[in-house]
Amino acid sequence: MAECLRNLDELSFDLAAEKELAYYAKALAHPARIRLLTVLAAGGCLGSDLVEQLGLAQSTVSEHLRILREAGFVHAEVQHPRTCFSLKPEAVARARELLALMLEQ
Amino acid sequence: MAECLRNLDELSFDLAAEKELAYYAKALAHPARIRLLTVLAAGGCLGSDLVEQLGLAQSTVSEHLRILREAGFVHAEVQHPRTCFSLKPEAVARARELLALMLEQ
DNA sequence: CGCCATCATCGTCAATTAGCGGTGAAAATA
DNA sequence: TATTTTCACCGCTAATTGACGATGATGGCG
Repeated sequence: MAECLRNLDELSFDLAAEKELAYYAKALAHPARIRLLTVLAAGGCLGSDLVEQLGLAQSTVSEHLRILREAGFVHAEVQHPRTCFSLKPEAVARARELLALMLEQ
Repeated sequence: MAECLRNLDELSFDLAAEKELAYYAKALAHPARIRLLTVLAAGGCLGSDLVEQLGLAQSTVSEHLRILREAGFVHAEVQHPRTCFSLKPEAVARARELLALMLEQ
């Protein structure tokens, strides 16, 4: 059924894109972080509210937010003493685009 | 700029979808597994060829393939003594769909 | 039957991650 | 200036992951 014998010599890899997609995926690879993003998808949100929605310690939620921020999924706008976190839709779009470009057709 | 004060009481979560997306992401969260999928995206492939392309030990590649198989990204068709691995495009499509449904708009 | 090639699984070790409490910085407000 | 609230960061522990070599199972082939 599947075609298994072919020439692999001419295969070339986009190492940067591979790392980028893996990095996005790593940031998404935890249910609590998905939950965070779904809350943020409905609009910006204070950290204290997120802690309440998640049911985890403040320090844990802060760490998840840091990971999401580093990956580019979340924007943090400081309004002391609060911070307003929001979803960066372009990061989601980029992740979807990479999936399509690299793994479809 | 961002709207941070809103009513969160009416938020409901799809726990199953959150876990599903996180599980897909976890499977993708390693450059070696992305590399495997990109090779497979060009057609089915023998495990021994994948080992060569990856430059990792056979047991390591086998473990990555197991993770991808469990997540539904890869199909394994045994043709003793070989096995032909191939990409399951519907899993990629599903991952993209979940991203769109849960995190866009 | 014995050999060979291929792939999965096991045990092990090092590195990473998830979770928590505690601490500290920052600015609005009293 | 002292207080309060909010959030980031540190240090710690337990659990998970990634990588490897070794071993084992499987069926084709000599």
